[in-house]
Amino acid sequence: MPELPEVETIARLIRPRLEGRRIEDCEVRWTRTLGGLSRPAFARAVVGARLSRIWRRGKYVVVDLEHGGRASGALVGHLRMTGRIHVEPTTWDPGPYLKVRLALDDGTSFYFIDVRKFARLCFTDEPHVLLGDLGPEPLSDEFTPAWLAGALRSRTRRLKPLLLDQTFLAGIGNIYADESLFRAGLHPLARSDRISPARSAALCTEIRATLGEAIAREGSSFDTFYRTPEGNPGSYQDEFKVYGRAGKPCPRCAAPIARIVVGQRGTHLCRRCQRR
DNA sequence: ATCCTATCCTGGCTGC
DNA sequence: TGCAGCCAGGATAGGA
Repeated sequence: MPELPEVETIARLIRPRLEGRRIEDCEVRWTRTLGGLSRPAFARAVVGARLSRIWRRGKYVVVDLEHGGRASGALVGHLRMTGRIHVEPTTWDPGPYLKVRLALDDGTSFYFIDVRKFARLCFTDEPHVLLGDLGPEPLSDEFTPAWLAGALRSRTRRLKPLLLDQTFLAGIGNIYADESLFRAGLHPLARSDRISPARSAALCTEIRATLGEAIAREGSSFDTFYRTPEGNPGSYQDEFKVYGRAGKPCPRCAAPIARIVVGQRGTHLCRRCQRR
């Protein structure tokens, strides 16, 4: 699923192809993808706009827009589980799952594709409001051992649902939560307020390391869904220590990896290396 | 405050 | 082989 490393990869790869381009036309095949805006209202907002900057916040891809050199809102995309973004010649066939296409002024189009219908591409006047509830960026200077220790202490939640809560920390999903908790030697069901400062510092370090390594590998593609905008799979799935490895040996102690359900999410852990 | 469940979707898997 | 039924997953809303 596209989590922070996948979305970062997508943003990096589409940035050079999109920055400075102008939207000449748009095609909307599934209105709900727009997140509430009607097709005409969406078209009015985006057609004629210049794409000034492409960036990422949590699991969101953000495209800042300008009209006549003046900031005029942004496109904020969320791929949920199966969304994809491509930038290809306008003659390219996106297949049956195209939801929105933005025709650009250089003969290419921005394709927003989703096998399911959960992904969203929203226009907003104020992206910072839409993104305002997100927690800190795990790869920013804000995310320090001291911050994490305090944040964990101020809650009484179990670690895994807390890491998945985007208002707590932005960008972590099921895969990187399981991998980070394993690497830090923490049990997904451990209560956040009972984590020692040393463990919490380890969690901070391992979250940063896991996400950084995954970005270096262009994310994880363990199923047929995630592909980079170039159509290539990432390769971080080859580095998974616990995710999707139920029954296989723990890379640290060789005990079989367990799969449990936490907050309705499949959760992978080593019962020997990750104590409650 | 936190947890639990349902909802949204559909390809792919399991089991008969 | 065909088909029904279940499952995964992120975010969100409503209820306990």
